[in-house]
Amino acid sequence: MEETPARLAGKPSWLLSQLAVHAHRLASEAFGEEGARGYHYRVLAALDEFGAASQADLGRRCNMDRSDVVAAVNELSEQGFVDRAPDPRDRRRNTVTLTELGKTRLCRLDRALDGAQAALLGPLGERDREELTRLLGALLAHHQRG
Amino acid sequence: MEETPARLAGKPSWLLSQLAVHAHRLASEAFGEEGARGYHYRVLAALDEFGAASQADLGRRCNMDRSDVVAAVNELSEQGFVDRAPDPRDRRRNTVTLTELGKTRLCRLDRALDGAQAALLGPLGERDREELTRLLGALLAHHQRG
DNA sequence: GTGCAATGTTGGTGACGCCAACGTTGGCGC
DNA sequence: GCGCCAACGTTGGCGTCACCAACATTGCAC
Repeated sequence: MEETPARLAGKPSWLLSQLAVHAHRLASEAFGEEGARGYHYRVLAALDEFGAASQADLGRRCNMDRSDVVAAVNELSEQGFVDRAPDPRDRRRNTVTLTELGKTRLCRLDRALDGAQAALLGPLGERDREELTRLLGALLAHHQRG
Repeated sequence: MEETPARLAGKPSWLLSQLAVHAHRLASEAFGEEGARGYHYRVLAALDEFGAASQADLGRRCNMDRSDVVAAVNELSEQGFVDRAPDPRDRRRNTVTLTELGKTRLCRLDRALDGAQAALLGPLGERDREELTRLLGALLAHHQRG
């Protein structure tokens, strides 16, 4: 009465999409307690790792459209987690900077996300986790080239 | 200038989500040539494998909300791929049936999707593909229980 | 027969990914 | 210098997928 069609259950794209749904749900629940979304975390993480950047750079690094970066930076700056200032050396650009408040925010989101990762990988042993990460990483790298 | 933050690149949930984006894009392109969506394929596949069913059953089997089943069946029946008729034995239900036209439709979508699968798995060898499918399947099964 | 559960339907929300258009600004060839 | 093209930020919109609340109808158990 509730069995999934074999046409779907056997296809990697189905497994991938459905598992991504669970991953997204777990991450959303973790972020939701903080009132954040995935886009916010991406931007904060990129700023923390690479320092201040233009919105276009953020978009390229985080795999986000320029217009979505605008919205995310709007929300983050309203809450004081980032600063947005025109770049004096290139007046087309904005320089987005991570604030101290933003750093603590990122740490909180990191902890929340760690819990979600653990829940996602569930019963998998250490070797299986590494194997899965390796396979997914190889495939993703392939698709980001071509 | 375009490197992904390590905070993201190392997390299975990131790999999973981003790869699911590629999978969805490949499948959408394949379906798009036929003017179909993922929801359509799911419904057709379930009908083909388990025979006529109520919309609620379709939703449970395909992991779809009841309201989304309504929309999908609307579109599929407008195109003549399924029939929707009230169930005489339970007047709350509709019986959704796959038509002959729907069967050929499903075959076409299947072929299109096969190409997408091949493109998705790209450079992976046979053993890696099996391993990936095994790991994803195990995780998905785990999350569908709890 | 009354209360409860299931069903189909409508309408709406949100996250994510993506695209087109516009005005501003930089950089390059000429 | 001038003209052209590329890049940038911004606005507004769209499509897919997932999900929720409400409602009326119907079946079933008590």
